[in-house]
Amino acid sequence: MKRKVTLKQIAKELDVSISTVSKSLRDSSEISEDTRLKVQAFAKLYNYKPNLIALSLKNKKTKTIGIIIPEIVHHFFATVISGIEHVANEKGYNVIVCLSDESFDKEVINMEMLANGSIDGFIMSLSKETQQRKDFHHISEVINQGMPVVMFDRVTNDVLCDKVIIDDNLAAYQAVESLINNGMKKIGLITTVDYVSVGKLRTEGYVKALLSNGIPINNNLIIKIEDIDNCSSQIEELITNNDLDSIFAVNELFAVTAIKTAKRLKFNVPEDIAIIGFTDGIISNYSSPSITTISQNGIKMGNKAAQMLIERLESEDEENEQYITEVIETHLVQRESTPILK
Amino acid sequence: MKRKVTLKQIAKELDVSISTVSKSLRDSSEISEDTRLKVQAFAKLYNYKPNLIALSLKNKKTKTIGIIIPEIVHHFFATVISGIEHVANEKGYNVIVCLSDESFDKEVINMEMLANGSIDGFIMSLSKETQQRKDFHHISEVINQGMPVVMFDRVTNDVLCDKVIIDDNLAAYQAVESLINNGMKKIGLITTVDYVSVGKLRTEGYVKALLSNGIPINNNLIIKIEDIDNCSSQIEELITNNDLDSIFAVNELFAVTAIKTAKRLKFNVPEDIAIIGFTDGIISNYSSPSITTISQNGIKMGNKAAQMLIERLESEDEENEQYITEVIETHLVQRESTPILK
DNA sequence: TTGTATGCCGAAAACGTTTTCGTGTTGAAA
DNA sequence: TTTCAACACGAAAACGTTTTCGGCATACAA
Repeated sequence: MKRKVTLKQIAKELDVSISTVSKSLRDSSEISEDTRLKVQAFAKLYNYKPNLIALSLKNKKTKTIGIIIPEIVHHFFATVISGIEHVANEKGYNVIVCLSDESFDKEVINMEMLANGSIDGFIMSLSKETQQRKDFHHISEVINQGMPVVMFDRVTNDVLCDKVIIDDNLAAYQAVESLINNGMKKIGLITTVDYVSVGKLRTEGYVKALLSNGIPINNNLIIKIEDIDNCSSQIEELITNNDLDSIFAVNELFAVTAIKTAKRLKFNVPEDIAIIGFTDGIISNYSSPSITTISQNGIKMGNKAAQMLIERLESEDEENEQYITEVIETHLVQRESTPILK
Repeated sequence: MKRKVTLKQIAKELDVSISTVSKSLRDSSEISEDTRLKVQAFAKLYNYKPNLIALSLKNKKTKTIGIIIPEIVHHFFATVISGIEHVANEKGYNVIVCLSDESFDKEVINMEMLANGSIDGFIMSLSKETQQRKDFHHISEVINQGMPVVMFDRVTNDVLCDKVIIDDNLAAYQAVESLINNGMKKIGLITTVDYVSVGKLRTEGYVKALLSNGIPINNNLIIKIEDIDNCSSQIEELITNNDLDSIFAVNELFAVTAIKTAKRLKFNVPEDIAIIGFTDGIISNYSSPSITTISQNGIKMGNKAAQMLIERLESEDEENEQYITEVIETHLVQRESTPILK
């Protein structure tokens, strides 16, 4: 077994000082060509690579980005990570991933852990529980210590930092309006409980679209789902008890469940009921019928978040308090669960 | 902005030595109760937390696991990460994720990067290109430096290390045999090119099942797909030109594409053609008809891999050369794309 | 011969810990 | 009064780097 070789060992072997070795390897002009080449040859032979932990300690930079997300077995979050990783990799950064499992406590513990030197900055999306409790002290604290944070998707106005989001409200508005423009009048909404920020925004978009088109809000057409695992019965009631011509679902899972339920109840999709989802993941693409949906480009969000973080990390003027909220554009992906929308 | 406080600063503030502060915080009996409490109170007030990078350097342990996988926007790999992360977290480890993008070079670069001190050990699954080139020097090198590696799913016999796999051959055998037992005779196979280790093994299982049931191999019924993005035409030919009663597909994407193609060609699934997939991901569950498939428990694989790695990291006798290959059990998940299998 | 510039290299500090060992003070026993 | 143990604390090394500064030759000019 060949343990990793250090500057000290090379120095000892060649009977020079550690400084000389270090300088030689960094092509310093202070060192004669003779010794420089000798050291470099030796280092190459023994495959010397500087210890990154030692460098991190010295430079007070780890070249590592911390990611904290609610879960990873989730197409959208996985695409965001992918987007972050690619930009990070390109710029010489690594990413360390922690999962909050939608738990406030885990989010706090993970942040505190990573904040103690392991990373240079955070990219994160809030856990449900954190959004519910509205307790963001752990994030403010980290920012206060001078560590930049970029939040994406599930963000909060209570923390000042860079953010990457989509315009959930607008996207929902446009989706619902396109249903209206195609003659739909009784549009059901399947959404989340209100404390989920994006769910709330999408709900608001739905409401706005109806009102600005002169359609009154009918609360019977709106269901808010807390537990995704047994939402089936609620959706069944929604479809059965109302003479819907279409449904807007605030995520993929709600949309596909709606389709399955509608089919089970002998409704044809899209002929009897048109369905629009949110988030363009695997399910939307492979469901039958495939789902017309609002695409939320996770890769782009990840790219942008990583760019913003790295830019802040490497900017000269540390204390730039100008925080930016970047809005990633969305668009409607036409598939089979709706008629062709004009 | 409150920068993180260090032992040195506390020492200076309280006019004691760094050693005293360190010992006080670690409840050393060397320190009088007076100073101990004083230091602890001060540290708590200023929210002192030891710098993990400094600890890593000192202890030569980072408490971090490196994960290298081909891609992350992939249900199976995401579940494995999830499985790893949970065990790691429980035992006080973090995970740092690198993507090879199926590229040999990226795999090598990422491994070399992480091997320079950033992590204590690897958990990895080989990139396609690496499997194709059969070049594993980067992995052997890392192992040779005393850094443990656990490989999962896409593994190789050319490297000696711990492994976590499923019995791809057996699982495929059982799936195909259950088709045969239910009266199927003309069973198509949609598989990958041979250098993908798991694809090859599953192909072998298919062949074995046919032969041991007295059915000759018909190469017209077997297609090997290189590029997943335009496999549609190959699959269409397979279905059109042969009077298949069933298809075994070695992954979800092939299975769902087969279903879509069959439906487009006006075959009923499962009445005209039964289809079995491999890997129990999102698609299998939400496709219509949902897909009967072999479940490959990614969470369990991740759990096991993390356990094995951490055990090796924390075992006393460093040089235990007894490598283990753990086989995770699979089972057939009955859904709608086949008749009910006996 | 003296002074000075230049080329080459090493010592040491610094990053933030932990830990070993040494040292000074106190109190009590001899 | 002397001796010694116990107690409380500090100095310093170590982990592996990079970088500043200082020093010692040698060579060259005055």
